[in-house]
Amino acid sequence: MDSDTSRVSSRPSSPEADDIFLSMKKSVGFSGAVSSTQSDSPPDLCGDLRGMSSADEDSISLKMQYKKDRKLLSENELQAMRLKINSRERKRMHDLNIAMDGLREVMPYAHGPSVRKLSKIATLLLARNYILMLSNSLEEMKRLVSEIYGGGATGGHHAGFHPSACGSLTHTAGPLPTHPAVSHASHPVHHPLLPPAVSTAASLSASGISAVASVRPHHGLLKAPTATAGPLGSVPAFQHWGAGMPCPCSMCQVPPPHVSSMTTTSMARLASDSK
DNA sequence: TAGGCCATCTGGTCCT
DNA sequence: AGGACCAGATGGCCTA
Repeated sequence: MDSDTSRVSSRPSSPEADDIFLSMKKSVGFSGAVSSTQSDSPPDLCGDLRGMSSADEDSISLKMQYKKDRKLLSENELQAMRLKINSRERKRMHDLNIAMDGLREVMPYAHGPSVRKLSKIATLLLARNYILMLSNSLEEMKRLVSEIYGGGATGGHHAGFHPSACGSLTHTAGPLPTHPAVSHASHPVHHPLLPPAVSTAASLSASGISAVASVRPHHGLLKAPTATAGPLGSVPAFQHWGAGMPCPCSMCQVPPPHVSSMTTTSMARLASDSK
């Protein structure tokens, strides 16, 4: 939300576009927003009729007739409807942008007024990889905990390690390694910008980071992320736990192994496309 | 100046 | 029928 104000503020997010719409229709004929493909379909009724030949006017009137027959609306009614639809669409896109900002806020990248906002595509890719990274980290932590507390025996799962594990790590909002900057100290983790399959410690410098960072390599938006509390910091606590009962906590709900469809090649392609 | 990113308009389609 | 969703087109702003 506050990660970038310069770029957002440079463009009015919610201009009185309906006024623009109206003024454009009055003066220019509003031909700008009509695409070439759209011109094949029944055109809008806002076309400027000035300077048209009679044939053009006939064509327009036919198309208008088509549209009127179709909707049985007057031009004013159609115009009002169009404004209403436009307004709805703007609101929808604004809501989408708000959600995108909310996603940016919880993403591990450098926030701040001096840092350029992540693009939408970068936000989505980063979010995806972040989720995969967290899932992998969770799985790895689970494995480590099971090693420490008795080899992960099937029957003695909870009786063996769970109380302390869950109590100290997940369920009481313990310091889960929600971010590479935090968790690097204990074990290699997957960088959120990387596809987990390639984001081992050995390959961190090889491909992934540079590939994704090159989406916008010159703005510093993907610089070393800050070690802020991640979304897992608010994992609710669970009472533990009846023998033989499956635990619903996040520690125990191991996500199925992901097969990342976003490979390094695709990420690199994205990067190259964005160049 | 080219390219990236974005907001907006618009028509079509699907859903309720 | 109306609203939500989607994709294409267009033009503006910004940066390298």
